[in-house]
Amino acid sequence: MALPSSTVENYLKAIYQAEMAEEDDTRLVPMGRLASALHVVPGTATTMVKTLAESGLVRYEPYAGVRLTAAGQKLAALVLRRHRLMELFLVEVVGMSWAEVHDEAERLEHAASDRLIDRIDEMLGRPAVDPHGDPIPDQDGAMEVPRYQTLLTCPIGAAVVLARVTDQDTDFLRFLEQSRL
Amino acid sequence: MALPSSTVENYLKAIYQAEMAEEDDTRLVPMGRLASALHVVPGTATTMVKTLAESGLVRYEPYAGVRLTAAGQKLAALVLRRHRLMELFLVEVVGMSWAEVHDEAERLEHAASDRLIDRIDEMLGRPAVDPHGDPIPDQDGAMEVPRYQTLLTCPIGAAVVLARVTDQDTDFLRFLEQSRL
DNA sequence: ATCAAAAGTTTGATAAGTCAAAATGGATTC
DNA sequence: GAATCCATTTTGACTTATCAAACTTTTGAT
Repeated sequence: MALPSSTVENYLKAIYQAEMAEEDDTRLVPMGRLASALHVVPGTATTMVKTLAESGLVRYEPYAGVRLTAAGQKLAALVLRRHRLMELFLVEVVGMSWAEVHDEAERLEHAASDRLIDRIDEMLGRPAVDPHGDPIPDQDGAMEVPRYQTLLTCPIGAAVVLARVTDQDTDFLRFLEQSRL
Repeated sequence: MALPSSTVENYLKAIYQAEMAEEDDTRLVPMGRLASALHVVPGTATTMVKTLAESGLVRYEPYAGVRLTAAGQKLAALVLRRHRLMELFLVEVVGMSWAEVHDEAERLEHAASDRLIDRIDEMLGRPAVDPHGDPIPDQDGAMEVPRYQTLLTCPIGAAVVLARVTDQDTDFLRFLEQSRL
């Protein structure tokens, strides 16, 4: 197996994140969700997922959905690791804003070598979470999943510490920044 | 015209560098040279160069060779700028070795945004040359070309200041490093 | 239980890059 | 000036990733 194309990496990452977002660990990710996360039409997602299944990276059940195998999970976690370390690096070292690093990291994560990622990891002191508060998987693809409450479950007016921001939308991040949250 | 694919960027950069390497400014870059610089078969280079010519980035003369138009030159210089700033950044800020940054920059140059490149440029103090001593084009694609002697023209045993290393081969760079040159 | 709507899949086409190998142009050499 | 050789171009095929649109399954509503 050659190294995965950045397209494959993106599919794995999207499935991984869709799985994370679910409460129920047993549910498969439906094609529609995956397709819209990747901004492709559903037919494209179906085709691609079938080839991922042939490579043993996902288990695919027609009309039901898709889920990562152990191999796929590991690869996806390593992509996410690259993404989050890169984001943190861009904020902490390069001095870019929290709002703009997501898109940048989205591209750089596919181009950076393991060597570079490890240097970055070292420079940052082997951090456990990225600037959004999301956990960073280790070199083996293992990830600590801390449990936070969501804002929706907090009493109105209660004092909260904002630990993690799930939304990836650039405008929303910019809003948070301007509100100094 | 959409943004050029990284393939297009690589062709332009290769033509640019082949033109630089020539003494004679009037000569066209032959397809064979271009093809081997890019590790593709000659037929592939011919095909690609014809489409570059249609986009107005190069002038192509069948059986004679290719040369950049003004538009192509500017684009190529900006790619080279990204490459060289990235290399310098990886050495100076990230602490990677001179020998290993070339391949890394070769990939990152296509993924980095103008925003990021400008931040890097700023962090490095708007440098004029990269770690190999090669000049770095400015944001408009203009480049100062300093004149150095080559080692071959120096008297044997004469004391020299090594200002620029043209060879991009990883092993050769490693040799220089180990010899502390 | 049926039937319409929603979700998913298939099929056929397209675009970008690439290679292998056949065909051609140009240069060199006798 | 013909024969040969090398560089170049052409042709046909292949791979990856995508979309549009036709088709099929599943689900939900009555």
